[in-house]
Amino acid sequence: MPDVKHFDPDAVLEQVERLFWRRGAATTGISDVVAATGLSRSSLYATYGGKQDLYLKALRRYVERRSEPVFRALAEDGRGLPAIAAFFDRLIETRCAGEHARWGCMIANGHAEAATLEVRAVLDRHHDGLRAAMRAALAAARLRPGLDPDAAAEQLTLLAYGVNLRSRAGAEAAALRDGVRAALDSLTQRGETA
Amino acid sequence: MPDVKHFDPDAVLEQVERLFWRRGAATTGISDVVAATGLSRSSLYATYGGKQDLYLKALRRYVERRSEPVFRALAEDGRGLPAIAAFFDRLIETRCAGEHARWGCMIANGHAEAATLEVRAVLDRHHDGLRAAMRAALAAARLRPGLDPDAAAEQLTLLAYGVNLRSRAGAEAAALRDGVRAALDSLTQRGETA
DNA sequence: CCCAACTTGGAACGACCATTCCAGGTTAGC
DNA sequence: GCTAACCTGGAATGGTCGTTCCAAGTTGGG
Repeated sequence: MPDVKHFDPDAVLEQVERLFWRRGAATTGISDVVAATGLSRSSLYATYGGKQDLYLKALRRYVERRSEPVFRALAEDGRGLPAIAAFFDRLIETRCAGEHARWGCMIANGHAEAATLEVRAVLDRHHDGLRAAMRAALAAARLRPGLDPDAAAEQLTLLAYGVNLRSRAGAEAAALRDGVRAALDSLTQRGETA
Repeated sequence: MPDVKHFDPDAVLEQVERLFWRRGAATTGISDVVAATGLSRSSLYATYGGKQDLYLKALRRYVERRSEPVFRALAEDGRGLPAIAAFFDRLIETRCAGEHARWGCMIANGHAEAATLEVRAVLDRHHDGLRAAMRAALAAARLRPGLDPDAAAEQLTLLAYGVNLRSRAGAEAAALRDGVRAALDSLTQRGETA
């Protein structure tokens, strides 16, 4: 190997991911990426390809490193409804406070931009992953009779997208928690005891 | 009045609205607007101001002409839950088929783009309007005991954003209907009879 | 220690961006 | 029918976009 890269490709990709996550693909220029990473255009293009490739790689990294571990934890948590409640609690906290506050979800944001087929494939993979995790968590829950767990999994997944979107516009955490609580309470039939 | 406009400002604004709706603000150029409307740059800038003003006017038109009439119909429909079900049915049909299929909701899409304060004000106005309409419709419904109608209104509003987002990525209408049905069934306690 | 393979910074490129400007045309009031 | 006020098409502007290119630097194998 005559020369070796002077940077860590995945660490750089994480910075790029954060940039696209916060500001979106269309409004983020290569100049911004250069400024944020400190890399030169040559290294950027040689390592990741053009802007579209870069965005796609960042999007895939987001799903693999950020979303899917959470999905796994949700699916493997055997507590049932409390696991789903914890998922939403943590989601709302992440979206409204801390380092990534008001960034929303990179996948939810990606839905709004004109998407190539490759991007849409990542979006679908994310959706399927979350729905499957919800479905698994619901399997461990005591639900009210007559409730279709597949439909409920879809419902909760759509709800998560709504939470992600609204958090970006500055929605209050309390309001988001109210909406989630109403959904979760309704999955059981012991609503009146609350 | 020495000379008069050679076009209908609102009709043109509707075309602009459709353009921003479908493709987003960042990826739509003034050249696209010129091409779609047939107007010249001079008339465009003289009538509406720059691109940001144009987008804002189009966004406001969307809320006033498309969203809020539907909100009013929902709020004034006295049927209760069937009114909400009809709202979602029509929403899903509009988002998945017909002229605007796969365009999503211009407001939901707007959440994902970096937003100025003025844009965010429109987003909030839309959210408050839909939540209030949901709340009014819920007031006419027979809900299961113990359910907080304000929280349920927030829940259904967030759900609508999820439907809008996913429709843009090509989600099947049947899946969206399943998710909505699960939510609506859970608001009553007669789930087991379905 | 030398060269081939690779990397890097940074200049350069054409295309497109939002916006401005102006000359020429149109119209209401007098 | 003249003029002042307004409108319109389209060229022009300066800036920024994504991308390419190249000279200079670095490093492992022989």
